Amino acid sequence: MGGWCGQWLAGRLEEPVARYDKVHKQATRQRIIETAGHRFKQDGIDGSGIATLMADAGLTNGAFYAHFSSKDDLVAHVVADQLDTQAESFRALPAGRAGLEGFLREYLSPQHRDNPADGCPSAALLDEIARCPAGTKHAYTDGAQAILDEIAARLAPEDPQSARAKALGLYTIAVGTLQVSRVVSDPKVADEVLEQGIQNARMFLG
Amino acid sequence: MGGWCGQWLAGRLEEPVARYDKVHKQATRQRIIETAGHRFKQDGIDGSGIATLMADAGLTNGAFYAHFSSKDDLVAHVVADQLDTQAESFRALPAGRAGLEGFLREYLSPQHRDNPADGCPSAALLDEIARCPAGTKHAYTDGAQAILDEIAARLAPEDPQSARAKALGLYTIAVGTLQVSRVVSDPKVADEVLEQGIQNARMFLG
DNA sequence: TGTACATCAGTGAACGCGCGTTCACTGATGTAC
DNA sequence: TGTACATCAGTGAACGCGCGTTCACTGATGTAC
Repeated sequence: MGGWCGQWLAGRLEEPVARYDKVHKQATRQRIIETAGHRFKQDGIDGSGIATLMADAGLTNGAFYAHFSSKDDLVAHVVADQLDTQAESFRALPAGRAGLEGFLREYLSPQHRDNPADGCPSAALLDEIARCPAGTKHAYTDGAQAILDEIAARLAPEDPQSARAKALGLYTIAVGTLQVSRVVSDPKVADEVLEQGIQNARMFLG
Repeated sequence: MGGWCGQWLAGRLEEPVARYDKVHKQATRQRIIETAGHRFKQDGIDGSGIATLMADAGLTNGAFYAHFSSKDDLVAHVVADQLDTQAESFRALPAGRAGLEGFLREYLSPQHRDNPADGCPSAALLDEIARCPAGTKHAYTDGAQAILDEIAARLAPEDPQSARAKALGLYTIAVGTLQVSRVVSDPKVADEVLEQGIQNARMFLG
């Protein structure tokens, strides 16, 4: 019973020999997710077609469905990836309030305002995500929780309850301020919006 | 020289006899703008086609270009109208901080969260407006200024400078909080987000 | 080491559909006489 | 008061286009022998 022959057969049946490098397809898939993130944040989800997304990744439209079951499927994975990346960047911040102070200055900077493609997915896509299917909203919810945890840990590790509320205040005012500053036409006023946003957001650091 | 005959002729030439009620076309145009506001807030700007917008107003697609030069033209007018309406609703609020307290409770309510079509245009459309042409962004900027003036007047009429900054804080945190609560899947958590948003926003009333 | 070959990531043309926009037309309107 | 008519708000079919999706095919890959 058993023995090497049976194991060999089972192995052959369940997992045929990989012709391509094992990580090759995974890498392509991840590349699509990341370039789609940039494109979505720049042109919107509705504003980005499959053919454009695939060209961004150096591929043609036909290959798309070998990686994702639908555009909605891609969107959900992009949202998850974008928030994971943002959570990661919070983890890289210095501990305590100093880290959050630095985050604020970078987040509410003219550079971030003028480069949505490389910036915060919430500021660029939140209200479009609100109109997405449940799967995408769920991906956002999970990702946002992780980010709020990171912020809360830097605010008051000894009091998780109130730190969570303050973390939400800090995040929502940062997102709202950046969105408003991106819409304001007059560059001078837009700069003032950012400055006042930093002052206002500091209320949640104290 | 002149006399009634010349005046009569000029009048005839400049302004041919109106065959329809003078306000009829204006009323239709306003109806399109208002129903489009609802539709945009529900399905997004990119997500709302001309034929659907016109059907909402009880018309067919062909009539659209008798009222607007393009979809972008309509969007700019809708944004202006939506913010005018919001400014009007601020004007109807009781004077002083009490009015803003009432606004907050209504704005960050489950009812508002669950009915974007009847709600705040900023929360529903801000990041889509950021990707619109300059004319639309300009319309938003003008409308938002008027709203911030109304909020500031209720905060500290004697100190316009700092009141303006606080008004911006109140508005941005309200918008950001509502957007986040609309994306959170778990209804219980979404309710908590609203409650914490009210607490957080109160910091700008003090 | 060299060759025949099974695999499968990726290609590119095609599908039906809804988009924004155009236009020849219809028919309700109120006016002129 | 009744009728002929100029006006023009609104109709609805059509335009080219890009959308999301499908599919028969291609050709680079690494394996087996």
